[in-house]
This record gives sequence, C-alpha cells and structure tokens, in this order.
Amino acid sequence: MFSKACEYGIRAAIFIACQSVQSRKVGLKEVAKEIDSPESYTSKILQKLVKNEVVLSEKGPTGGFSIEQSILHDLNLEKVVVAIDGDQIFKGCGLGLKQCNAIKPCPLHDSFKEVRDKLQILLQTTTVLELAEKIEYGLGFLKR
Amino acid sequence: MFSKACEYGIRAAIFIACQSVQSRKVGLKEVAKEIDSPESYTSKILQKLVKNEVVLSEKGPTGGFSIEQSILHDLNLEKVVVAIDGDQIFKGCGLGLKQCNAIKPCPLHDSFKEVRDKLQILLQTTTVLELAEKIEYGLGFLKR
DNA sequence: TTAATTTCGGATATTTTTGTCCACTATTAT
DNA sequence: ATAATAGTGGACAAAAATATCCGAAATTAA
Repeated sequence: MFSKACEYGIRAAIFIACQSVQSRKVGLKEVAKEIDSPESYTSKILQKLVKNEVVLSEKGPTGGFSIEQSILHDLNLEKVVVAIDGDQIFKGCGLGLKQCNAIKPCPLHDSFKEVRDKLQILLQTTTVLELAEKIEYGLGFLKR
Repeated sequence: MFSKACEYGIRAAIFIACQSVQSRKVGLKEVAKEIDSPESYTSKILQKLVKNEVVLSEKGPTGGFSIEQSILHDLNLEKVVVAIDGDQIFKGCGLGLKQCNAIKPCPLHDSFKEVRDKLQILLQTTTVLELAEKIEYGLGFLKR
C-alpha cells in the first residue's frame, strides 16, 4: 500500500510526536532503534519530513528531531504520506491507466475510487498525536 | 496500490475475457497492444496467470490465450491479484510491522484493516466477466 | 516432413527503490 | 578557540521491480 520509506516515515513521525508531547527532542539513532528501521535510510526520510515542515530538526549536541506543538495539533497522516510518497496513491488509476476519470474511466474506476477515498479520509481524520497517545497508553506498537 | 505487473495482469485478464465470451483466442501481441503494455513483460505476467490456472494457453499457430467458460463464470479480481502479487496486500500491516494483529497491533491497525477489508471485498465481489462486459458496452476502457 | 507460428523458460539488462558511507556544516559545552 | 555531537547532502551500493532477448518446445498447416 505505502512504500517502505512511507511506512518508516509514519512510524518515525509517531515516535517523535510521543517524545515531543513531553518536550523531548530525539536523535536519529534513537528514532531508528525505536521504530526498528535502517538508520541511514531513516535519516533521508526524516530530511524529507523536515523539508516539508512536518518535523523540526536542530543540529549540534542537544540537537535532534521534534514536532512543534502548533504543528502537532493538526498534523494528520495525509500530510506525512504526501510528504514522502506524493499524492498518486489518492489520485492514480487502480489499473494503471495514465488518465482515468468519470469521462473515460477504467472498468474499475467507480468502485476503486470508493476504496481510495475511504483511505484518504482515514488518513485525513487520523492525527499523528492521536496515534502517539495510543503508543503512550500501550494500545499500539511501533515495532515487531 | 497494485504493482505494475498486477495492473497489466488485470487489464490482460479483462481483455482476454472480452474475447473469450466470443470464443476467440488472442495472441500475446494483440493483448499487449490492446492494453498498452510492454509485450515481453506482459508475456511473463501471462505465464503467471497460466500457472495459476486463471488463463489457458495454447501453443502453435492458431494458439493463444483464453479463459475457459467454466472458470470465467466465477473468476473474481481477487484471484487475479493474488496470482500475481500474492495476498500481502490483504494481510500486511499498513505501517510495515512484520507482525501486526489485534493482540499486538500497530496504532493504525483497526482503521487500516477496514480499508484493506473493503478493498478485499471489492475484489472478491467484482468479476472479470462483469468488467469485460463494461468494455464491450463502451462503459470502460483498458488504455489511455 | 518441413516450415511457420506461438507460447515457454532462462539469461540478461534497465530502472526504481531501498540502503550505506562519509565529508561537511552547524551548534554546544568546556 | 577547541573538541565533541548531531543533522545535511552527495556519492555510491545493493536489492527488487520492470523490461528485453533469444533459443527451445509445441502445434498446425501445407
């Protein structure tokens, strides 16, 4: 469904959020360890999230990644996904046609659109903060 | 959502079905042309469909691909997708955890499962034949 | 039987995705 | 100032997905 990069990106965002609610910054090593992802690759993905202003980064000792409170309070999963994978997952044709719309649809267009839209709404209405809280309460896990 | 291979595979199955309802076999070249896919790669995908008994192939002149009537009448998209991409799309964790279930779920588990299940039901309840008919009636297209 | 045609299967090539490495810059504490 | 620390950015490597090629096997028609 999502690319590996996107999966790591979502997990990372949730973990950073967990720490940010406690005003703690986290380093790359800790992120990679806690979400069980390859460190160097995770670094690239975090850079994307920084560029897209989802995550904040600070260099130097005492540096690390965090999510600003103002951002954290309306950061949904869609923003994270789009920052990494783009929006093709919401717009692309299920059967891979370059163009596919109501006027000239693939034979699966209508019903596939329903699933796609449901996914998009799920991502729009799910916040990173809410998932971070699940982790805190031990109701969800980021590895294994 | 689906791999490129799977997209080609579904389109190919639909096109072959179109011809099979008229008791016509089709060659690789025609399939690739009509669904706008790379010929050699399509050949590999068709081999998979043959191995999985979705499609029938005959060698030699007058040979080609077809779908048996008996199979055509209860061939849903799920079978085609599983033949090519396997069932990970229905079972895999949205956030990429190796194991993710109700007992130890990722924080997105429940809501993601809904979307995944909706997709699976869509594929189970959609038949290749029904899509082929859409093509016949000009209500759907396999290229562009 | 021979020639033509069509799929099969293995080897190979290309492209994209995933993953690693390292020198560089910024920042902090001493 | 200096040394240590942490993210950045670019080059590179490995793996997977996508795509091509070609000889072999099967089948048909002449």
